[in-house]
Amino acid sequence: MNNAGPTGANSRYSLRKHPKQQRSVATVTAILDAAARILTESGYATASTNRIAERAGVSIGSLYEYFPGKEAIFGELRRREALKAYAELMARPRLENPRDGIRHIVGSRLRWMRRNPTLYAALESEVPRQAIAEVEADIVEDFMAASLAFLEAHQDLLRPSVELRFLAEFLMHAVSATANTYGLRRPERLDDPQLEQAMVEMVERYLLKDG
Amino acid sequence: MNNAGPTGANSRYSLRKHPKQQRSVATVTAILDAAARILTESGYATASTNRIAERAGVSIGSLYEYFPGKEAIFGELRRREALKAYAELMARPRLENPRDGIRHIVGSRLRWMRRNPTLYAALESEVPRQAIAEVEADIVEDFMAASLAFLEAHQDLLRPSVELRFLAEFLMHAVSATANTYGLRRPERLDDPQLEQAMVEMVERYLLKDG
DNA sequence: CTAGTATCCGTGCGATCGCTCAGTTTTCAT
DNA sequence: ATGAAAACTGAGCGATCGCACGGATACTAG
Repeated sequence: MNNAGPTGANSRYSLRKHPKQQRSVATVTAILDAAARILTESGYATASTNRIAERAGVSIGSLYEYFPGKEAIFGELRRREALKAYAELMARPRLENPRDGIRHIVGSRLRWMRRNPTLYAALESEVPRQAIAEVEADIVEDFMAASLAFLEAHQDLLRPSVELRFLAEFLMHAVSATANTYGLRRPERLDDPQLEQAMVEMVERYLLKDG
Repeated sequence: MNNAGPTGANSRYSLRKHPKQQRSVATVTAILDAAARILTESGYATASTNRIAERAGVSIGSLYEYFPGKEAIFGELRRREALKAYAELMARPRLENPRDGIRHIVGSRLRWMRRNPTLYAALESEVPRQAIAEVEADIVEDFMAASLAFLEAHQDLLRPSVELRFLAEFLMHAVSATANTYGLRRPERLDDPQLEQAMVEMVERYLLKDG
């Protein structure tokens, strides 16, 4: 999986310096937590660097010790949340039947969204795109690979269709976008089992041979 | 269809005053055009009121004559774009067969997105939600009604399913979200007929009885 | 213990932001 | 032609923003 890591090229949108001692690790996570809380509670517009630092219980100087700019904070936040989602998706025994696989993929996405709909909605929909574009590209790549691997593993049970790459991308985007939209505009519905069922059925009927 | 109109309750997010002469109508549209262009070219973060006014060839004072605040500009912009999309969706003879109907709904959404993917992506994903929440609620209501009417008209050909209201909402969100996501992350794909075909097939197979 | 490095601090600068207001110009009804 | 209403103007205010910087403090390796 993609991971810039400590040797990754430095960018306007990633960490300027990697914390080495435990207290600085704590500082960085405090900053990210504060950013997430402010973003959740009152939106990107109110999330100034000074306010984030204050809320994190850290001086503004420390913040700029580790982040090259405001946008990098949200880029890093996005990256860490994506890592959790990816881990959850992958924590699964291989070689299951396709129906269980589809249920797992859809369920995993919805579970992730349910954990903090407001935060993810805000990350997707208020943070300037350039701030998280790099991270997003990496994420999409990883999820695409997983999606493609899943389809290849069950190719014989799929309806004849266009290229698998297109299908993998379409599947990923449709599931992801629908989950996002419900998180954004109808967070209550996320807990409705009908929603999960509908998404699973839609994907199943589109992908799989009848019977 | 919902329309606050000249007598609508004034709000932080709608017009403060309605233009009566032709030049002021032109002023308002110039402001909205400028806002759209700046949003498209360089994002919400750079779309300051001063810059919008300057780009519109209008003084900052005139801007605040008609808009109670920055966010109202984008709320109004969203409303006008939605009206066009709604008109396009509705400009259709009634009583078609469900397959043509699905193709029209999906096609209409994609056509809209194709017209200016960057603008619509930015509107959906960078403008603070509160700025367009009211407008969005009205839009969703109108499209929901259209979606529900469509399903009711062809109820006999639908697979047995949950309540139609849930189905209408799900259909609308799935189609809309998928189109948005492609506009946001893969605008090139919007012109690929495979995408339209995939969306149509997915919806058809989910909604309709086999055969 | 000490030298060197990592971390933290917070004042405050320059820029920009959203927006007001007092005044001028244009249009319209009569 | 004239008065009122509508529209337009732009200097500039107070607040806030992102962020640099110079120096204090905590930690670690030797």
